[in-house]
Amino acid sequence: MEDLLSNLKIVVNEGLFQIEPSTSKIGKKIVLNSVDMIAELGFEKFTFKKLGEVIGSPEASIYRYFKSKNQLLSYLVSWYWAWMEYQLVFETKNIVSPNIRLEKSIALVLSNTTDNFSVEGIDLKKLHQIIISESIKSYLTKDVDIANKEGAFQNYKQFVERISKIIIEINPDYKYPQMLLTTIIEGAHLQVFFGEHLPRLTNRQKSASYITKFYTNLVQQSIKAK
Amino acid sequence: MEDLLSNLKIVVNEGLFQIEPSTSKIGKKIVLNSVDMIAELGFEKFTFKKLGEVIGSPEASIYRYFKSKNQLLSYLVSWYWAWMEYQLVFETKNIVSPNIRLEKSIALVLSNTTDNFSVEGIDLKKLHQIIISESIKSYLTKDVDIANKEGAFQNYKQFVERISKIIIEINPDYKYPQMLLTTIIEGAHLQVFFGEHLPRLTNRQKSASYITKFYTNLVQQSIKAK
DNA sequence: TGCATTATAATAGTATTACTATTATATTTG
DNA sequence: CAAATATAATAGTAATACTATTATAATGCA
Repeated sequence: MEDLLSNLKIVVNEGLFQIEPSTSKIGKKIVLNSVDMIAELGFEKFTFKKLGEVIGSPEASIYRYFKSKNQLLSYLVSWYWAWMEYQLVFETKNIVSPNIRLEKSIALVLSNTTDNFSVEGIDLKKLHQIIISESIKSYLTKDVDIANKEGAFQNYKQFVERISKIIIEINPDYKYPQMLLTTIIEGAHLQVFFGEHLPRLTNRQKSASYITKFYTNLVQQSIKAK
Repeated sequence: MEDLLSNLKIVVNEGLFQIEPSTSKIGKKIVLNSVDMIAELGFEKFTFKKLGEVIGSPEASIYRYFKSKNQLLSYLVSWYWAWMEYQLVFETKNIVSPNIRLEKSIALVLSNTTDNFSVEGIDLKKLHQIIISESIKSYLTKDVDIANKEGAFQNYKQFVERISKIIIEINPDYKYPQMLLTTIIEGAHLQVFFGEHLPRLTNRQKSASYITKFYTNLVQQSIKAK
């Protein structure tokens, strides 16, 4: 697995961990192995005990880094959006036309990595699987307001905000940029899941890019419309 | 609370329970009180033990009716879609124009009950809250394929299929009716949640109908487009 | 009506989970 | 090199999800 960006570090909000995991061997192991394990077991069946067995440390040690399973999930999700924002900035740099910038942004949002790449040792393909099936669980809880105050969703908000600004550049009268973006982001995740497990709830096509095409069209129509 | 439809019974798939809850007093209590409790506590903090305390029966008795917490959630979600389908059929009956039928269907999907009504004693407002915050958790699990084989999502599929057919009547060339519908259904749920808890991820307006307007537009644009 | 059959519910458990208080072991600093 | 501090392991607890077994109630039929 090729490691991208070996000289840069993705930074997430302080409220997303107890001890910054990259500061110790055990911390790094927690993050890397939790990605593999959550992708494989799903969030419900993933436990700190099982993770402890894999990394060779007791559960209690993991709690020093993350106060709960949910905080760890939020950390991974935020890490994903921080990495996405980095790519967004990189991909749209020096491009004058907001239309082309938006096009590239949407392509990034809807892209489905099939190659095996890693950043800081994190398997990007597996992380993307987690985003598709589990990320929504990090905010659909009764503790969402507390987590939100701790900054758990800042990276996601920031990412959405950045693309929203491009939309506003293109059409200053458009009233729903955030709404449109979260609709296509969460929608695209869901359609991938439906395509695999509940095909009657989507319209899977032979070509793998049907989801991208569908949502790209949706954005273009929506923004153009008065 | 006014009870609608006192002479009809919503029927859901057999795979969604161990014993049909309406056949006994305890079964009915389970369903009614679980709606109240899941709405209040959220799915994670809701337990069969707590439910048992409320209905005055031990947990073990509840397992006779539902083999797991997830099966109970799936039951409630399916009940919701069965009820929605009934309304759909009722609302669109004898209307010749597919455009008007679609309009009414979409309005139903996006409607946000504010009044206190019940059907079979189930509080429709609370059930709607559950649909918004919890329903997605019934299929975003690693056991989705097993549950699907047991018919857990049939009512949802059937509901989506029914509106899909109206879309195809209007535009036989449209390739993504299911995709469009699940996008707006799940999208609308999420936007309600965001509006309440993560407003920076949506574009909340003074008027309560902004979500409906947004998604109604989305559907109309999408179907018209070649 | 009475007794056997069957359906239903309660008791009493288990293994696992999420999490914590406390103790032990490294690592760093003066 | 000893004291201070950071880090990790041990040994727990209360609660959770679920099951096997026993008790009770309802029903069928002679």
